Amino acid sequence: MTQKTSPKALEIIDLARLLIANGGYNGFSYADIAKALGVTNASIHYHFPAKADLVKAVVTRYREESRRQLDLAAAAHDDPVQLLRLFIQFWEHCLHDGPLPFCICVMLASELPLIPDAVADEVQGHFDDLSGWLTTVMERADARGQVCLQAGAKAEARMLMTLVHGSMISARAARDPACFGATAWPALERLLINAPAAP
Amino acid sequence: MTQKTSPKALEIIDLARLLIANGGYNGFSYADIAKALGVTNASIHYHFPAKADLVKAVVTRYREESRRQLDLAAAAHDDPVQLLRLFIQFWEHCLHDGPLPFCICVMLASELPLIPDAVADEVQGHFDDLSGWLTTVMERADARGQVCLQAGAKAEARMLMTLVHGSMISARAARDPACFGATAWPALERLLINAPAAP
DNA sequence: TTGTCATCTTACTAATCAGTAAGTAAGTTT
DNA sequence: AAACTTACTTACTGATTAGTAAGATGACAA
Repeated sequence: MTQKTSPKALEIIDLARLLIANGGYNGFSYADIAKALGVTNASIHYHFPAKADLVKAVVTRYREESRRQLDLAAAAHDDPVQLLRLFIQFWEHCLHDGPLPFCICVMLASELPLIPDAVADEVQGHFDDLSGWLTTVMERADARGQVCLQAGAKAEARMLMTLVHGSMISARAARDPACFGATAWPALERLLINAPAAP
Repeated sequence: MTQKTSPKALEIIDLARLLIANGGYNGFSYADIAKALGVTNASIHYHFPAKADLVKAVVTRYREESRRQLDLAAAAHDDPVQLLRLFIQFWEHCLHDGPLPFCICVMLASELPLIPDAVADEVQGHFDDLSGWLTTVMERADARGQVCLQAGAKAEARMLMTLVHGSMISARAARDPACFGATAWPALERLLINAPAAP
């Protein structure tokens, strides 16, 4: 049986997720969390003995949530192209208003040489999850003749994921969230064969 | 007159560049540099009073070198498609063997919310430099009828830059430099109209 | 009521962080 | 030869880092 995560531990995880999104593994400290949550440094160490434990828990939870949301979306929408649109829309919304202004796995992947192994494995796992999901969506769209997968479903899925991640970086560099859509949307449109305007 | 950078300062800059490429702004310390270079902590502070000064110098030098190399390449090669190939080849080589295993501006851009303003401006400047260079190359290729720029030269240039940056992240996440080429090359090939095999 | 457990606090440690003050040695200029 | 500059060093500071030991609090169960 997996240990049920206590409410306080969840609060810590959620805040740590935000701090990681903003500045990465070495960009936050236990003291930052303690101050924001009104608890002591040692209380966080009670829930997560070492920093690597905390960050691993953050990424594990992030992966679980991602998989759940992707599966829910896939179940709710029949049109695979619509799923791809939702994926980009999701991040477009996040960068503008969302509670998570960046993908923590993109953040941690760039710092990977300095990241504890256990965390690095989770980060790598998320990239596999996501590109796997995109691949099946691409295949479904291809079967319907909605897209032109010049390099094959798998490669095109990885390219779209990669471009979305790169677009987050570009938007940050420009300090303008609108830059995200400026590269992400054309990348999707290029795949579509007879794109009927979205409703 | 701009102050000539001393040899020792250059040594410090070059090492700091590598450390930033591996772990970003908060992923290295003055002590790391001091130990590796056999000097004292205070000696680095003599050349660069604050950490922000050092990192700004690193990025400024990085931009200068980038511009120089891009301009040299553009002068040496008449074929714009060949220039795009060289650009991807350059990073493919870097990720495998090079002395700089990652673009420091991608690294710093992801951490941007925690980066000093003076550094952030330089990072943003590099992205503008690079996408500007790619735009002119795209325009030249378009004028020769070598590429299909569905979204326009500027947007396609930004997309290629973004995809190359994202490919660096993917390669890190997978801990396999070969992942870089797996997404970067098909992205370029898709732009080409009648791609004669490269020599 | 007594014990146990989860959850926290106080009070700390040793290490590391960026940054400074003051001095020194070698070379250059005047 | 005196003054100045460059390039450091030694020796430090105060803040912050992750992490620990020991104890307090309260809930719940036997």
